Amino acid sequence: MYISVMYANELIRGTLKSIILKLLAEHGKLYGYEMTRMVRERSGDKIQITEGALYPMLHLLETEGIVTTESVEIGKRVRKYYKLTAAGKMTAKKKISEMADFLQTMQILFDLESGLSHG
Amino acid sequence: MYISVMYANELIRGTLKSIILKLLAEHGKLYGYEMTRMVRERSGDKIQITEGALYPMLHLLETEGIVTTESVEIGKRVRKYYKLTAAGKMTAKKKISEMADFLQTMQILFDLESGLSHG
DNA sequence: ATTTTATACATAAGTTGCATATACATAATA
DNA sequence: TATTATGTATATGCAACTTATGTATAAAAT
Repeated sequence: MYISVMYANELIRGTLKSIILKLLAEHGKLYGYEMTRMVRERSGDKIQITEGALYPMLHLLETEGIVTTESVEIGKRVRKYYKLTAAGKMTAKKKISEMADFLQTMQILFDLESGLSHG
Repeated sequence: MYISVMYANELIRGTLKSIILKLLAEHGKLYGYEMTRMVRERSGDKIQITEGALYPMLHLLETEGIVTTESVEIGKRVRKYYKLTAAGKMTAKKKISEMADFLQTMQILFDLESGLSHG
């Protein structure tokens, strides 16, 4: 599952696109499987992206012109690398700041304000 | 719309149940319309709960035994107050701490850590 | 040697949690 | 007298997932 052990499934719904864009904005170039590893590790095993969610989303991002792909043969296997287009970088920026804003609003609703401000 | 002006709809999906439980845990007794006002105000107009989302969810919570209701006539109109049952209080506690944990994980993924710790 | 696990991508079918629209009704405000 | 606010309720439909399945190579464990 895209959501793992820790959270009720509903909570994660809607965050996938933003997570992918954040990873690509940070690392420049990543392949799908690599993204799942990164999210899993950085979330302390709390979030596990499923392939059923990931690959359709990556294909969508490509058709939307947000990412471009490059296939690389590793031995006899193929890795498909994704990176942001120029337009994709702007989309990523918007999505990331939208997420920051959303998280802050949620923290207010749940009395978890930290005094942290996001520009 | 449950989600308003500010956020892409996907982001809020999944948070409604937790928001309701948090409000009830805080205030003890609330009616539906009142909840929508509170969320709207506390989110700085960024989140607006829709009736189409709210009432079915409240009914569900009632059939699940998480809340009980009390109808009060205000003039000729009826207000339906909701409050947590004993079981509901435990559910609320779990959901609230799940949300805190989720928000923290998201902050890590998006490099927004604040040093805030949630017990 | 052979089974299991990890790596790597992909798609189809079904479910859930909402948005959108609509309905009904009272009370206050312009 | 028209609009806005208050107040609850249901139905239809869609999007973003979950679950399941398929294909294939490579490494590790038994």
